[in-house]
Amino acid sequence: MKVYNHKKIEKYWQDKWESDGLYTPDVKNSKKPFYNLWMFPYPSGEGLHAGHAFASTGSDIYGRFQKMNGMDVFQPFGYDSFGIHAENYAIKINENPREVIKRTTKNYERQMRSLGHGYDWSRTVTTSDPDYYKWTQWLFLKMWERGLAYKKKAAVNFCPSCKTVLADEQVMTPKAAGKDPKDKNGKVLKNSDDLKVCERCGTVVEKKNLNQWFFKITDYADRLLSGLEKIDWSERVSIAQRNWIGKSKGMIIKFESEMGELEVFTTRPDTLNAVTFLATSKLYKEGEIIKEKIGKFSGKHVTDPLTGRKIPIWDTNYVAPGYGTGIIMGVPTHDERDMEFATKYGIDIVKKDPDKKLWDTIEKKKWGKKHTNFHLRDWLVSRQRYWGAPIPMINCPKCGWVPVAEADLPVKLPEIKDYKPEGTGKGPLANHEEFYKVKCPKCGGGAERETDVMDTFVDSSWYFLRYPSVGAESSKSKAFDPAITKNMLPVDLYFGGAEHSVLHLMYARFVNMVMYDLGLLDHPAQGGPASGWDEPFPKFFAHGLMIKDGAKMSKSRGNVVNPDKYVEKYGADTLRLYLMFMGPMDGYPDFRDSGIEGMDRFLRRVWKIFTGNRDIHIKPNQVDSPKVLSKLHQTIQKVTKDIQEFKYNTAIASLMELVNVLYKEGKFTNTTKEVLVKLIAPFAPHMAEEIWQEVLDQSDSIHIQTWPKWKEEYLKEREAIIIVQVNGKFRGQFVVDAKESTDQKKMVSIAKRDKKVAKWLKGAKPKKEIFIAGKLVNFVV
RNA sequence: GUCGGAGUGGCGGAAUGGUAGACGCGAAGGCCUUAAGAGCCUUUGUCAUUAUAUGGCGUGGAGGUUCGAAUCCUCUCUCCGACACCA
Repeated sequence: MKVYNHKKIEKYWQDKWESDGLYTPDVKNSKKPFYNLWMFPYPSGEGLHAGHAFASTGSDIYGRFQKMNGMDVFQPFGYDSFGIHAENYAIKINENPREVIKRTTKNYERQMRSLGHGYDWSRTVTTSDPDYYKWTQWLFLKMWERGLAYKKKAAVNFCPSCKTVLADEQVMTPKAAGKDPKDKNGKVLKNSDDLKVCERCGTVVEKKNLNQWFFKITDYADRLLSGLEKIDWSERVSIAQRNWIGKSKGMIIKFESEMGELEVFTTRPDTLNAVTFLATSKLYKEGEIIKEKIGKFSGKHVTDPLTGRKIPIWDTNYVAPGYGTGIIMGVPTHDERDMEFATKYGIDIVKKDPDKKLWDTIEKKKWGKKHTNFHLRDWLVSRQRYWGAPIPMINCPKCGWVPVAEADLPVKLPEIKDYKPEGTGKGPLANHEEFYKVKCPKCGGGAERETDVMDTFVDSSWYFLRYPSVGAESSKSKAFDPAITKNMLPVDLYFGGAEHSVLHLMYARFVNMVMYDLGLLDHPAQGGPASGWDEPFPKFFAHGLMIKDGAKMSKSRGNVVNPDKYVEKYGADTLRLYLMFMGPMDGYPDFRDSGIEGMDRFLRRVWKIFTGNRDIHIKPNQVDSPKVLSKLHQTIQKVTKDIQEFKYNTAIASLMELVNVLYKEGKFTNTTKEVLVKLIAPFAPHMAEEIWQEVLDQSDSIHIQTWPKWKEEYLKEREAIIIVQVNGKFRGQFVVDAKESTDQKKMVSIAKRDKKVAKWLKGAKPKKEIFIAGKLVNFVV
């Protein structure tokens, strides 16, 4: 028997696949393109961990399955290498981010290659390359052109440790961030859901009034919401997006007061008849957690439009200034919070049933008008940091903000030594005159560049558009080639973590919609089919998260599992199989060393089927025993369906069952062996290839063979097991020829003859007989 | 607080109205071997008993629907996730 040497064999096939261009499809002319995308990672210093391998393998299996189903699978890989995460790491080890990225991406590539994924290594993307960020800057210019980019002073989240502003979406509870909360001096605080911390470092954020660049994502709120209906996404992710957009239909009602008109947003105009006070956000303190509602009578009143009564205005701490109009109508009888407040301060409580007609009345009498409010805020994209794409805008004292000409892109990020953030409200580039002192492109006078850089999420908001065009001639003059894009996009399957539910996935959809509106995608205005798409990810699967010892893997916890050691010891195939077998793809499997041995054992058993061994007695005169034949077809069906539903764990289990049957029966054909190796190919690509080409002596790669099809006629076993129940309790079973098993009369009479069953029937005539063809007889007595 | 998801052997997990625990890990026994390892073959939810068998119990808990419920319904407990005084 040949010994399977995974170290040599895996490397051999990885190199061969690449030199044969097996995973490099013709993106321009492909007739059956399948864009299989896994969210690109940011290259961290620790390298790839088992959680990455878990997710990427899940994506790879699906891609390989599609390939065997005749699709031209395009599966790219790249690096989200710009931004705060990469930069923070570089600062920590006191190196320039540029140098760190060179090293970490190289390490990622080595690790990724070792897992044997079907990536197209000729088309990778690194967001910190000028080649790439030139187009990120171009994207900014497009936003500006469309009036979707603007700068304004706003109260924004500021991380005192990262010394930069953050988007709303990057601020979360310590638990959600997976970090221990810290104050601005780095002192660890008691963990509490009441704290709002920086996603990256866990430091409690502050609010600062700063002049910042925003993208007007709110213009797209309704489309981002309605678009969710037409895409096939994991339910929990759609729900998270829906909540984040937070559409509320209501009215803005005007109240007359001594100080003029006050506007109030409410979703319940039908409760206007029970309003007893107005509450403002005057005492609200940003960032402070409200433990108790506090209020102070303002001394002022408004007039209730309905009754003409004077009702008091209270300044309170429980109304958020950023939502609606920042003033609410207090309706104690229909809102628990208002009730609590009214009770505490002895404010009137009026009991009146809600009146639907009020919607009309208010509008007719012009007391107010219908208004839809969103939770979604504009996307804050500027960062006072070094490691990002410079914002391509120039501020001229005469002309105001002027965009950099497209021909002058990229605005290169200069190599500087003092790249650490200072927290002055300006980025490190603001210390470099040679960078920011420029001439105004419009009037030629002295002007200054913007010195902030863009948020990482801008980089990652369009990378999927770039991938297929990488290497194309046109990629030098365009962000993405129109013909290639038309052929390859939208993404057929997007595979990624649920933690990106509201961040990346919302931004990417938004940017894609803007590109669509610009006519840059497959848009009717371009002469393309009317099937223009503005959703980039019609199908998205949210995979779970691998944990270790009950917690998310993180360097600070010291529970990061490096896949290298398992690839070294067992090989990539065994590791892949193990990662997939641990549980369902959308679950939270806990990595353990025990268990991987079982996968190693399984693969060795598979190997022995093909290379012969005294452990398996393959009988001569090869035919498939009936048992083998039905099991084989059941397995084809099960594996096919399970892969389609990302239930890889049960797919692998059924492959094991098949192998167990083959060992037991020892009677099967070469055709059966070929089917087995094809079914295993997506999970264990190296061994499958070795068996296919070296043992079975086939000339083409197994990964471009046709996926096996099951035949209905073989699915059924020749014999059927009929279960006999008395009053729904299992009392016996018998085996009959499958053909007879649907004959109710016959089955009932056999069942009655069963000794054990007869005992339970006690000779009495059953009240009722229930018969499920081919499965079960149940007597009710 | 609101919205989601989940609770099944020693462990990871199967089963979405029809034999609960597939498959794997772990454990026990046997074969092989000078030996060890590997491999192969059994057994493995739990309790009772007259023990290769028979029966009871058993999917967080309590009810219900049904001939039949892990699965459907009602209430309840616990854990996890998202959002959060969103008006």
